Amino acid sequence: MNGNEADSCQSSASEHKVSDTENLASHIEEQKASQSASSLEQPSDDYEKNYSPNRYRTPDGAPADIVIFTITTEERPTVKKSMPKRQLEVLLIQRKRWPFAGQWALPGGFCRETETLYECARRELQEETNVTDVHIEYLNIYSTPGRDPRGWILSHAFCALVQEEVLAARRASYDAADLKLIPVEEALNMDLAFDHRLIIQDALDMIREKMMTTTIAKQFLPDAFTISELYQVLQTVVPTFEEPNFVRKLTSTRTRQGLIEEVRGDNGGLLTSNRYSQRPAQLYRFTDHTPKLSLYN
Amino acid sequence: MNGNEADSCQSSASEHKVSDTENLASHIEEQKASQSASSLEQPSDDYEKNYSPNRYRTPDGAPADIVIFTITTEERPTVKKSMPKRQLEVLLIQRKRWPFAGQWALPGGFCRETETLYECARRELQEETNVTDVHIEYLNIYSTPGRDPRGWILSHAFCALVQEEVLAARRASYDAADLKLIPVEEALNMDLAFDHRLIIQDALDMIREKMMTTTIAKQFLPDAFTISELYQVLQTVVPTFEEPNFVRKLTSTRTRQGLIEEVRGDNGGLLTSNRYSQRPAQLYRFTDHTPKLSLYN
DNA sequence: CCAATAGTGTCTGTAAGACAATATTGG
DNA sequence: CCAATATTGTCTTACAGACACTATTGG
Repeated sequence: MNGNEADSCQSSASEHKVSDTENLASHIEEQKASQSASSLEQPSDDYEKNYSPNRYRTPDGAPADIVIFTITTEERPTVKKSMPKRQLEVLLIQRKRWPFAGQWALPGGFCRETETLYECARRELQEETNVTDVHIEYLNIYSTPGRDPRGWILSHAFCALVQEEVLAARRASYDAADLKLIPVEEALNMDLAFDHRLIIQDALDMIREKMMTTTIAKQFLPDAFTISELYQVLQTVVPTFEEPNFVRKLTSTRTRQGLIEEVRGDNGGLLTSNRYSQRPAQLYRFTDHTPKLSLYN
Repeated sequence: MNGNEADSCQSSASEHKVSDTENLASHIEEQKASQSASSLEQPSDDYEKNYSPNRYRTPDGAPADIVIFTITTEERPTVKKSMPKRQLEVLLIQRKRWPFAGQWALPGGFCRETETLYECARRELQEETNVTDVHIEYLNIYSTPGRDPRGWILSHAFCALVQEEVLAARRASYDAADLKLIPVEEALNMDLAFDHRLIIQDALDMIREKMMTTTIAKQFLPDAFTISELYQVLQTVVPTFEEPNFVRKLTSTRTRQGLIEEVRGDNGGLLTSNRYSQRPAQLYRFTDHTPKLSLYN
């Protein structure tokens, strides 16, 4: 939630809900303390005596807003086992107060002086979804004047990829009324708060790019997956992606020497899965080695 | 220059030098005006009456710092024509005041409420080098608590690639004493102000990555260049890059269908250059089309 | 047996990789 | 002619692309 932490999903992992007032008060005290500790010590020469940052107009806040992507899977009703339907969705939260009360927005919240914006993003993500250790990366800074009616507020957008189960657990344990997963294409057609539509579009562009050029697909897959699952995930994120000989590509030389490897059990035998097919399929995992892409060699 | 605009190269394209005091005063007035215009209008519901961003501790400033890369070329003394020696360098500026007075730092300056951080970066770049329309891109946010002794200051790092001639002109027209180009490797061994060593390292990592996967090499080359020049530029930025059959790669199918194309003169004949060799070499230019890289097809 | 996915065989054209050989030109 | 770079020839290996075919297994 952009620019007003009290708006955001306050209950933390411990399910303790603090009131807005409590939260504001503690926030301020914490910051005041750290200010005297980190900002105003170490006087050292003449210049410093004259220096005062507040002779400038300063920003009114620097929130981190997080585009949380997940891929939902829905079993198709069929006589035989078949591949599920997958959809790329984004987590939105309904604002309760001005500005944009009632509208849907990205989760997020103000950065504190005692943390980096990355830490802030991780903290907010943890408050929303109760998970740590998920893939999270910085997207961009959004600073168009007037983008936030509350003042000069610089939004730092992050992008997180989490597994569906993780979010499902969270939503069940929490009052889900103001939190929901929405298919990306649908979210892009909604009237969202702030410039969050733009942020989601940028985030989508970024993960589409990275989905094809890095191994972030692993964020949407179990540790061991079948090639069909991988293919489906790629197509879910990048609908234009199509590669008829996909299996061959991945099990042939150039890519075989790297990207993925067969998963073996304790006894050394190959592991397979028949979750989505009658005939069991070989399980693979991503290796540590990520091939370097290049235009020039 | 991180966090104190008055430290930075103030003289603009018009060569008019304002004093620190003048600059501070005008800065403040400008910002106050825009604040009442953009931040505090449109009261709309009950929540807003209670809302005050300043109940939070807010950042003391959000500067843009710019890593300006260039490639210098130095002719080698030889009997015959030969390829020049090229070096990747970064533009640094010597700080005049607290903090880190006397130390070298990245050029940069505070963002104003009336501009985006991208606009701020472009403005600062223009003030330092007097050029517009160069390649500039956002790198990262640096927000480690305590990174700036003046307070809670969030640095937004940008990366710019400019041609040597552009910087040479600028340095000649300006008092160059506090401005210099330093070979990157050397800069990384210096004791720089703030966390600027880290920023430069990150910027270097980024352009190395992008040098191989995008066509930003064009930023360091004339519109028409020879394949050797391109190869040299790539190697200057990414020393580990080596491709014995480079010419073939680029003039063969996969890449020929796209990346670069031969340059022709008005009469339709192929254009060549003998600047670096006895035998004239074919000139090429980058096309509009950039091939999409992918791990999966 | 059927549905639904998994995996292989095979053929063809074309690209990649390696290196040697030849070309061009000013001094 | 020589130095220094530019450009092409050639051969081998390997991959890319296409597509049909076989395999597996629960219901």
